Amino acid sequence: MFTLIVDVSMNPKDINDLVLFQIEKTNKIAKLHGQRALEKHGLGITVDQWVLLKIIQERQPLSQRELADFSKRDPASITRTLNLLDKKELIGREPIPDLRRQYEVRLSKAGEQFVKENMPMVKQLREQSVKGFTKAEQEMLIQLLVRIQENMS
Amino acid sequence: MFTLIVDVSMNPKDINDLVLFQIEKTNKIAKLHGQRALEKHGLGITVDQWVLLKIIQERQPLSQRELADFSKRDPASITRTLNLLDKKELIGREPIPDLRRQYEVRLSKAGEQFVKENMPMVKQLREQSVKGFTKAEQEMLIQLLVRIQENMS
DNA sequence: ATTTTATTATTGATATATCAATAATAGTTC
DNA sequence: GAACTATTATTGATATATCAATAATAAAAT
Repeated sequence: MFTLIVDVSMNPKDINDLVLFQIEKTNKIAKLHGQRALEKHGLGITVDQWVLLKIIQERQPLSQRELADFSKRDPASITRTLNLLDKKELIGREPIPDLRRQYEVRLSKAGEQFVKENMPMVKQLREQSVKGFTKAEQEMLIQLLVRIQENMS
Repeated sequence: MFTLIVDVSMNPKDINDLVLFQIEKTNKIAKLHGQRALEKHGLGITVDQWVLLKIIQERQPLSQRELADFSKRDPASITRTLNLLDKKELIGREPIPDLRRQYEVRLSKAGEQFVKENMPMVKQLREQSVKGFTKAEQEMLIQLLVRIQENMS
C-alpha cells in the first residue's frame, strides 16, 4: 500500500483557479454581453454610461464626487462620461446656490424617459446573468464579493 | 392581526443589490489595490501587464490569438500591451517557421526572472483578497462566477 | 491551381481608466 | 480676517478597451 501525498495548498499552477482572475473574466464577459444587447436594441450608449444613468436615477440629485465614490470610478472619468451624457442631453448639471464648488447632477426629462423605456430590457439581461441561481445563491455570491472588497480596503 | 405582503421579487431599488454591479465593483477595488501594491514595490508595470506575463509564463509559447482568448481581451489590446512589455524587454515574439501569420510569444530571460522575483509578493496579495475564506467558500465563489460566465456566453 | 473564405496581427478612432497638476472654492487655524 | 489646508471638478498624459478596416497569410472550395 502506498500513500501519495499531494500538497493542495500550493500555488495554483493555473491562473484560472484564482478568484480575482475569475472575477475579472466574469466582468469582461458580462460587460461585453451587455454591450451587445444595448447595441442590438439601439440604445446608443455604453454599459458604463447606462450604469451611471441608473445610479443618477436612483439617487438624484447628487454631486460628481458622490457619483465617483458610489460607482468606484475616478472623478476624472466621471467628468468625461457626464460630458458625453450631457451632449446626448440625458443629464444636466445645475449649480448649487451656496456651494459653488460642485454641481447637482440629475437626469433630464429625456433621461428619465430613456431609463424608464429601456429598463425592462436591462432587467431581462440581469436575470439572464443569474439564470438557474437560487435566491440564496445570489445572496451568497454578493456576500462573498463584499468580503473581498472589505479585504482589499 | 394584520399580514403585510411585500413582493421581494421586484426590481431592486438599489443597484447595490445586483450581482453584476458587485462583480464590477469588486474588480475595480481589487485592481486598484493591486496596482498600489505593484507601485509600492516598484515593479514598474500595470496589473494587466502582470497578468499577461503570468499567463505567458504558465503557457508559453503561445500566439497572441491564444493570449487574447485566454485572457478574454481583444487582440488589438494584446498587441499594444505586448508592445509595452517588449519595450521593457520582458517578452519576445519569435516568428514560427511554417506559420508566418503568427508569432510565438515567450518570456525573455529578464521576464522569467522578473516573474519569479515578484511572485511571492503577488501571492501575498491574492491571499489577502480571500482572507477569512474557507477553501470551500473559494471554490463556491469560483463556481458561481463560472456559471454566470456560461449564462452570458 | 485559382478563387474564395477565414484567420492573425496591426493600426486608427473613440470610450474609459488612472494619476498628476490646476483652478476655484470652502473650511480651519491662528 | 488672512494664511494655510482641503475639496471639487477639470484637463493632459498615458494605459487599456472595443470596433472596424487593413495586410499578410493560410485553408477550403471549386
